[in-house]
Amino acid sequence: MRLSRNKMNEARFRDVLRQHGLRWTQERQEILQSVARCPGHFTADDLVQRLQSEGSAASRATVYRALPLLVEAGLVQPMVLNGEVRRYESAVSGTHHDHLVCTRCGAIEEFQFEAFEILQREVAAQHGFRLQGHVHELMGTCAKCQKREPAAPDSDEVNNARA
Amino acid sequence: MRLSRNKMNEARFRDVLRQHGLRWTQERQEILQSVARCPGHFTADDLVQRLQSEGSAASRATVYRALPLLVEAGLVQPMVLNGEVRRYESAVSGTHHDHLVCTRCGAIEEFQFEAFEILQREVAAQHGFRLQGHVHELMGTCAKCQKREPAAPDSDEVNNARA
DNA sequence: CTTCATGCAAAAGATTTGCAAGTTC
DNA sequence: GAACTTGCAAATCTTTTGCATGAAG
Repeated sequence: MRLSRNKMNEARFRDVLRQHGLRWTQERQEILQSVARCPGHFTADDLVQRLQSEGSAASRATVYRALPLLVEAGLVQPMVLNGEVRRYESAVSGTHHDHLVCTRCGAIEEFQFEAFEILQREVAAQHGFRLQGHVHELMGTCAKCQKREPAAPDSDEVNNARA
Repeated sequence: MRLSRNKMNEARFRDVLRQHGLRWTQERQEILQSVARCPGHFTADDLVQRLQSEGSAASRATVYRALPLLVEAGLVQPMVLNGEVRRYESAVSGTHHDHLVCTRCGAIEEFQFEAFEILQREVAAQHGFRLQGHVHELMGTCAKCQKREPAAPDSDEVNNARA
């Protein structure tokens, strides 16, 4: 379960490449490996710098060209922060989780809930999709911020509306 | 249930503004209204143009300044397409739904599944968050693309891994 | 050898910001 | 009146591309 995990990621990536008629190169391998070792969230630029410091030759352009393929392979997940994706997360290092993001202070909490995964597979199946990954971020106000700025008088009726 | 919906959106927006010590202006009102009337997905630029053609004075900068507030108010949802958010969706016009995005051809299908909403509220509650909105996109290969480019020989073992 | 990949530097977009003038509270 | 907004244009940032050269199949 240790080495086979690496092999499986590589197989997934190579599979996507093959399907697009693209090639398995040194650079793409290095990028995959770097991502797999990446512990937390990262930006495209983070990844570029990581690779540089790891002595990889992969350039910025190559990283940008590889990212969508990694997403397609389900090896990397885009993340949404204040309404922008400028961040990704390795879907292959560590355990899987999704995020709760505080729109007030930016705090991020992770959650893991098997039921979501199951339902997602079901939805995909219903639509004939082969599932590769997902983005699932809940946005709200964290406990601290709720205390810090108590809601205005008339806000209750508003806040229990659909989310 | 017709007018009160509008009022509720306005209340939510004003609430967020108040919490930030910001003001309720003509422009922000026009932006909110335009968003509420927006039927489908839109980019920041779409919104700018919509407003222009509607005769609103709200400028590009103002729109960009308002969008995060609308997201915070849960009135607009960011959308993820090929790993980027360049698109939003009104969370207040029409019914609520999430998306299945084909990473091969870009096709978008919508799905609606009450169970997700319920679980999301539960997760938020567990973490003490007041839920304002969410991003939930499933990425995969649509049925057409699966036929078009049949998976490579060894891909099965790979494709039933976690998504 | 034919096709695809890469790096580089330039280009294109998208988003943000400084500022002076106009609004809201 | 004080504090916040706005539009504009300039400034930033991020991401994409064209091209010549170097690999992969």
